[in-house]
Amino acid sequence: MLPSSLTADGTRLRLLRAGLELFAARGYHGTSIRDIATAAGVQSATLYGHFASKEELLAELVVLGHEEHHRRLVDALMDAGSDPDDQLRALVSAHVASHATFPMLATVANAELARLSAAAAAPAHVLRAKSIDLLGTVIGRGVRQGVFAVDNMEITLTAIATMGISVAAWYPARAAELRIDVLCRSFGDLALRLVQMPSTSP
Amino acid sequence: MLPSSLTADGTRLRLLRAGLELFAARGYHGTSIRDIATAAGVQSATLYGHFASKEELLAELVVLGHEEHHRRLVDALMDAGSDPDDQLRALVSAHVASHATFPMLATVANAELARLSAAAAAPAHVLRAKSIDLLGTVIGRGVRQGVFAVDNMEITLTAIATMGISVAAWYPARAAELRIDVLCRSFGDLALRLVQMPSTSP
DNA sequence: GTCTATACACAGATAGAC
DNA sequence: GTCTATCTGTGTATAGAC
Repeated sequence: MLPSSLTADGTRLRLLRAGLELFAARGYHGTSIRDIATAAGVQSATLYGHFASKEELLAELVVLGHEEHHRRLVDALMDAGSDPDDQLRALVSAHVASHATFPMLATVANAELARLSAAAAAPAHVLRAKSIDLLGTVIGRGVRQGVFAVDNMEITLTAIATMGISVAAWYPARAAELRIDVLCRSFGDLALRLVQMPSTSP
Repeated sequence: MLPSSLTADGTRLRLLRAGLELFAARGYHGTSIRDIATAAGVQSATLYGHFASKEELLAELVVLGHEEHHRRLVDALMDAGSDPDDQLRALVSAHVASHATFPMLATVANAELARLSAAAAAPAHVLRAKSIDLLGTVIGRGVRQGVFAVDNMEITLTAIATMGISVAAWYPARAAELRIDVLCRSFGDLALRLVQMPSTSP
């Protein structure tokens, strides 16, 4: 539900978990401080012993989600070889796996980002830009090597990124039948279809 | 901003427009009755002369958005010929054009659907299922004719649908440089890449 | 750190005059 | 249809005891 990169324990962790679940289900403004506190098993005033405000609790979740996601992308790319196909597959797999593994965190990080002030949202926007840049770099390299062919880079990047984000919304209901590695392979196939040179196969 | 299929005028129309703008920007729970009334130039009590509740105003927008979208898909498919390529292009173009033309309505219809009660959301869910079915029918037919090849139909459908939905989020900022018909063509190309038989081109 | 108690603003919705 | 005025519940956040 929350990545192991999170260093929090006791009440603070329960508050983050409760906030995550409730924000994902009802949205930030649809969730009250009292809702979160009750779900965490404390009184509402206790929340302010751990977070300065409701917004700060959300900000922590949003930034954590973006950090975990970006870290996974970088790791995957580092583990991949130099082949553009492999690199794209690695990136898309990490992207999809991240959304399938932490669907609530991904939902909150994406959908409730707009509820943060500009200052609180800034770190997340930086990480988003870096993640998109990673994908653009891999595809651009494939294009220069002649193995990829892309008509509109911006639209292609958005398409690949968005495909993966949607996983957070529908995968949890399919988790019993569909393994994450199968899911990642399917999306890797789709992403390759989107960028590969049309008539390269002899 | 709102489709011409909407039959509303005067204060009622202004309330719908104000609700649409505010829900799109701040979300349903982030918008108050007073916000909407003020933006429409009336007092908050006046809203209840036109809608039974805040939720009913949202429901009207959500259903309208889904109706307009589905109608455009059906129209586009009816105008297309019998060629699977043309049919898919027509469907994806209508899908993308709908999101690029009414980005706020699409955003509210998608993002705030979850804020409606099950009863109020039901009509929208029916229309969503019908729209996905339309896409599945076209692609399934192409597969049976041997011009399309799809590994995982569910994932492919989701991918194509989601690609288009994201347009509502980013197209408004690009509207000055990127014409809608160019956008639709690009997404039609991408959708075809996702489903076409890999090595059909001689 | 967590509690009880509470301040104070604002939410959705209604009553009744015009 | 629209207004003014208001009811009542709930919102975020704080004060101060334990």
